[in-house]
This record gives sequence, C-alpha cells and structure tokens, in this order.
Amino acid sequence: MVDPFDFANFDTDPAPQQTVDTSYLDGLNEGQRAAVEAVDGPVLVLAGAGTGKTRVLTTRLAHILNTRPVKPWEILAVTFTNKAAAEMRERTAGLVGPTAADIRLGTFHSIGVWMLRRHPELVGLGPSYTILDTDDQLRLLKQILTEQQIDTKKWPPRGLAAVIDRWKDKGLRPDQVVNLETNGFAHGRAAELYKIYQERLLDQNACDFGDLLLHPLTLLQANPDILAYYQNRFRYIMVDEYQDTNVAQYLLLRLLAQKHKNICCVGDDDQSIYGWRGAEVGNILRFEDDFPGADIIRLERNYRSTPHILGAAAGLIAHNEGRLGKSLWTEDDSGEKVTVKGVWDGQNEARWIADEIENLQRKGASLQDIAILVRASFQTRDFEECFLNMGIKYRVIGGLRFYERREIRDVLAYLRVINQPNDDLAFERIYNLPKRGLGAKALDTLRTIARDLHLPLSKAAEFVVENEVMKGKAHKGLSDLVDCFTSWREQKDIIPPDELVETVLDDSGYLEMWKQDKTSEAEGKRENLKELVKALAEYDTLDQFLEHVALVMEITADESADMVSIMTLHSAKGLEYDSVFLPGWEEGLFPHQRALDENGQQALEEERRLAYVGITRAKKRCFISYASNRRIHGQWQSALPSRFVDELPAEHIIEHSERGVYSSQRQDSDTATPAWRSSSETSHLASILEKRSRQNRQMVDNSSKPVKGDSGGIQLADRVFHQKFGYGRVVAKDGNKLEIAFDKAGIKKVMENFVKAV
DNA sequence: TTGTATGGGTTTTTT
DNA sequence: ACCCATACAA
Repeated sequence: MVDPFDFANFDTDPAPQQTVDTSYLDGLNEGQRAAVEAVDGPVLVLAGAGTGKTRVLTTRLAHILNTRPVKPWEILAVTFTNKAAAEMRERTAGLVGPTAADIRLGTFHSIGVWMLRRHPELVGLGPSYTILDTDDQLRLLKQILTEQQIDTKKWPPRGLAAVIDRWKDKGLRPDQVVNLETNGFAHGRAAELYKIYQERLLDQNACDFGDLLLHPLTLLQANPDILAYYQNRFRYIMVDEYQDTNVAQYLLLRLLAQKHKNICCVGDDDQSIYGWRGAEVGNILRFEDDFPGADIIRLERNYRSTPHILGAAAGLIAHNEGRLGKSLWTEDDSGEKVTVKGVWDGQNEARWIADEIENLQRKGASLQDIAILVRASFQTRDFEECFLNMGIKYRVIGGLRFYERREIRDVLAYLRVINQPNDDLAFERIYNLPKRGLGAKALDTLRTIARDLHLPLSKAAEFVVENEVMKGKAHKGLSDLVDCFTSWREQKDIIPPDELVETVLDDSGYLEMWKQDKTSEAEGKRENLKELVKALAEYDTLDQFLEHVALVMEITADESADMVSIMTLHSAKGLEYDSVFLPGWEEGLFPHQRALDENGQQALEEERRLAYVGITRAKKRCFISYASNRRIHGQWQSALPSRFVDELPAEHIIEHSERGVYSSQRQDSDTATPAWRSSSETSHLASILEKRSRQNRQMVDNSSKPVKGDSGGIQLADRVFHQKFGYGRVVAKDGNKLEIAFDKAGIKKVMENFVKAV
C-alpha cells in the first residue's frame, strides 16, 4: 500500500489525465450526477433512503480520481461502520481498479488509530498502545470507583461511562468539562473521576473508543505542523452518514477540511438514529453555516422500494417535527401493501413469520433476500428457537460478536500482556486463569508492589517471583506464569502470530482447561479457539491483529450462504432486502419505554426514525407485526400495538390480525391518534393501566395453575359472555387461553379473565 | 483459595 | 429467565 508519511510527496503533480472516460456518469439521474460532478468546494448531499447514495459516493470517488490531479491517498473517505467502508472500497475498486486500495478510507475510529499511530507520544501514549473495548472500560471504571470509595451500587460504572463517553463525544478533555452537566454523578465528582480515568488509561498505555477521536483532535489542535500536513494532504474529503457524526467527529472534519474546503457530506436527517451515542443531527442542519457557499443537493428519487412501502414510510416519518423535509418518489408502480399483523404472543409471531418465509420460498424467493429487523437484541431468541425447529437457516448479525466471547477475550488478554506489559486489565483477567492458586490476596500483594515500584502488574509479578515474596502454591503458580511470559515474549517476533497463540494455548494450560471441562459448551469454546488461531494466521504481527480486533470486533462472515438475516434495526442501516419483517411493534418495546423515559419527545422521534429506517430497508415486501403478550425477563407482559402502527397510512397497509387479538386503534374507531396517547402524562397513565392489567393477569395465572384445565370457572363448551364480542361458546382451552366461537364475532382467542360464564 | 448459594439487577441501540 | 457479584462454607 502506498502511504508514505512524506512531506515532499503530496506536492508532486500526477500525470495529466488525457481523454477521460466518464461513461460511469451515464446511468445517473440528474441529482446524482450533480452530486458526483460537484467535486470542488463544500457539498451537502441530502440522500433519502434508497436513492443511490453509495453509488453516488463511489462514482464521485472515481470522478475525482479521473478528473483531478490527485493521488488516491490524498482523498479521505469516512464511513460509519466497517462494513460500509469495505463495501465502498470494493465498489470503488470496481470503477477505478486496484488504485482504490490506496484511498484513505475507513471509519472515523480507524482513521483516528491511523493518525495516532504516527505520533502516539504527542498525546501521552507509547507505541503498541492497547485499545480497550466497553467491557475493559467498565472494569477500569469500577476499579477507580471502588478505590475512590464510591458505592458502585448507587453509582454504577455504566453511568460514569455514559457521562465520560458523552464528554468525549463532544470533544471535551478532563480540563474542559464543567461539572454542571454530570447529573450529579457521585455528588458531582464525575469530572474528577474522568481525570483519574484518563490518567489511568495512559498509565496502562491504553485508550478507549472515545479516545480514538479525542486524541487525534488533541493532536491536531496542539500541533500546527501536523495539522498543516493533514490539511495539505487531504485535498478531497467525503463523509458518509453525516447525520450520525458527533461533535468530536465534526471538529476533526472541520479542521481537516479547512485548507482545501473540498468536503462532501452525505446524510439523511430522517435516518439519524444514534442520538443516544452523542450524534448531533445539528451537524447536518448547520452545514451551510459551517461551510459557507456550500452546494446542497437533494436525492429524492428512490430506486429501492415499491410505492406502498415508500408511502407507509413517508406517512410514518411525517409525524416527526424538525425535519429538513424531503419526499421520496418512485416510478415503480407495482407491489403489495405493507402487511400488518397482530398476534397473540412472541412465539406466534415467530411462527407466523416462519410460515410467511416458507410461503416466500415456495414463490421462489431465496433466504438471503429476507431479513428480520428487531428493536432489541433479546427479540432474536424467539426466532432462533422457532427457525431451529422448522429447519429454516438463519444467521444473527451483530448479536454476540466473536471477539466478545469469553474464551476469545481470555486468550486476547494473554496476547495483550505479551505485546504490551503495561496492560494491567488484561493481566488481571488471566493471572489466575486457568486456576493457579492465585487469589484476591495474591493480586493485592502484586498491586501494592506495583504501586510502590511504579511497575505494571506483569513486571511486579517478575519482582515477586525473583524475591520469593510468596510461598508455596502461589509462588509456584506465579513463577510458572512469569516464565511463560518471558518465553512467549522471546518468541513473539520470531514465530508467526498463529503459532505464537498455539504455544500460548498449550503452555498456559488454557486449552487444557476447556478439554477437562465436560459441560456442553466446552466443545464450542474449543472450536472458537481454533477459529481464533485461523484468524491470526492472516496477520504478520501481533500488533496488527490486536488493532484489527479492537476496531472490527467481528469475524468476516460468509455472506454468500442462503440464510435469513436476523439483526437489530440499528445494524440494518444501509442494507436492503427484498422482504423485510419488522416484529415487536408494541408500545414499550418500540418505541422503547426506556428511551422515552430518558429523553422524551426527542427519543420518540428517534424511535420513529428507526421505524422509518426499518421500513425503507424493504425492496418488495414489508411485514410489520405486534404481539399482545410477550415474555420479558421471564415475566409475561401484555402490550398495546405501537403508536407507530396507527401512524401508518391506511391506504398503504393491509391488516389481518389473529382472531381475538386486540387490533390497532385505527381499525376499531376512526380516530388516528387516540386522545389518551397525546401527552406524556397520559402515556404514563397508560403504563399504569398496563401494569395493572399485568398484575391481573398474574393473579389469574397463579390461581389457575394449580387447577389447570378445569374448575377455573370456565370449561370447554361453556357458554360465555365477552364485553366486546358478545355471547359465544368455548371451543378450545389451553391453560387460561380460550378459543371461543362467538355468535356474532366468529372465532377468537381470548384470555379467560376477559369472559364471564353465563 | 475454591466452589456453591443467594440476591439483585438486567437488555436499547454500537464504534 | 439469566447473569453477575458478593457472602459464606469446605
């Protein structure tokens, strides 16, 4: 890869381009073409869902390379996810060939790492610094809180992490924060804790995700020569998903674009779904102020979805205020209405979706064109169970990621300590894994010595062994471990990483530990360890591998296999499928109650945008469903259909709910939004009502369990009366669920406590 | 020091 | 329902 840190290089004029072939422009519509050709100066492209955004970005990259005297490494292209970066790289390569590999293209975080790698010392880091993930971050924060005698029950590490992350999102270093914003965390000690945390990170030669943006920002702000270098170097800058950038990212971009001002940001305010992570829609709304004279180009012609899908999505998002306003249109005039389905419970929902998937298969659809997009990851469980039963192949994307598995993290901790002796967190993870007779007391001794001698734990361990501070089993265990590390470090630069990790697995006894383990999971763990060794074989150095792991967290999955994809709505952004299922549209789950509690109206709008993102993933068919009952944390809860269901325009949907299931408000009466849902106070009332009905249900459950099947009052073939459906006869009974043939309303499924025997 | 019991919190989303 | 952390016993 050509990527010299060479001040002379960016001045050399590339060979003039003669006879430029711009045939790649031919297939573009007017707006797309304008966006591609507006190469110089600031440009904001407001690209609605499915308007060919990626095509514009890649074509634009090609167009710059073709028509401007610029080298690929003088172009910076930033994406939001690694997947998007890979896709953009691949598609650009399709247009310009192997030269695409030299474009500086990646996520904000990977660009941050790249910049930091050149000058880690300028922000207080050493070479081979460790990148901590969320889990490590929380462990460190917990340690600090404990040391500071702060009750972690009352002030959980998570809470502090959130406070600190938001500060970092805003580009604020410890000396810049004002304690007013801390929501009183630990009686206003958050700023102080933030300072300690940053010091501790540097002690361990480590940084967290936020630092990957914050440190580069510091680097550029404090070092004019370095800033000048990057400003000169990046003659063209492109940013994808601009609506999801936070302040730190925005500040970085503004600094980098200052010189040439050739910055093109692409985004869609309607798809801003990362506000909870510090994203500022304001960035996109303020673009013109930040970059005076900016071209604003709108892409509104949708190439992805049918009119009904688009209509449903548009009707929904219209309920949001404060949009830039955009209306998608399509020439496509085919397609079915969006299906809305109410079902009894989560299992029925999974079964219904499985049935629909089999229908689609019979019609010739392949599984890889089908996706199920959920609001929260626990929802995937019902589907996995059901699909396993029915033999439908599926893959869960982003769920439990490979490098987050316990056994993988354990081994990575070994590798981290080998690579970087300062990594105390990693050392603490494995010093007694497998068991070596070292416990809390041993760790305490190590910590004391480490603090007194200003050594990292792994070095303190060496000292303890040499001076025989410990006796018996503890001494033996620690001494073995220290010998191992010495030997591994000697081999580190001699043998390839995959061989090194095999040695570590054997010497440490870690693999043996799982071989001894007779539980059912042990085999899977060993498989994963094998997989890890394979992954390591792709890398030349341990450093490279560890960096990749920290940034990517995922192992490249086989995308070609014919499987249904199951993932969260968040990770579905940017993707598209022929058929999309959107389960769990229930008040409390979607919109999520927690979001509403914490951020009120703003959160509601973000939830609605999430729904919008979901619908607009669908090309041909979209299925929305809600369940009346769902088991959450082992408790049965009943829920009403999501307000979003009511907001879908009737002309674009077709609703057929299960018999007896409470169907959406619109169907029952003609009011679009029920009055009781109009304010947050009344929705609070609604949640109280809901709770009350849940308690009712539990009471019924309890009382009917012991007398299951009979004498619960109502039995098979009994005549009953229901408030809404009138008189009927019980035709089936399953616990307290009744199936009743009503005289007028037909067959419905009803909870026993909703009917009276007559 | 290790293994087991108990109790409490938890799951919204991700680089 | 599950996972984790702490408390207590072996």
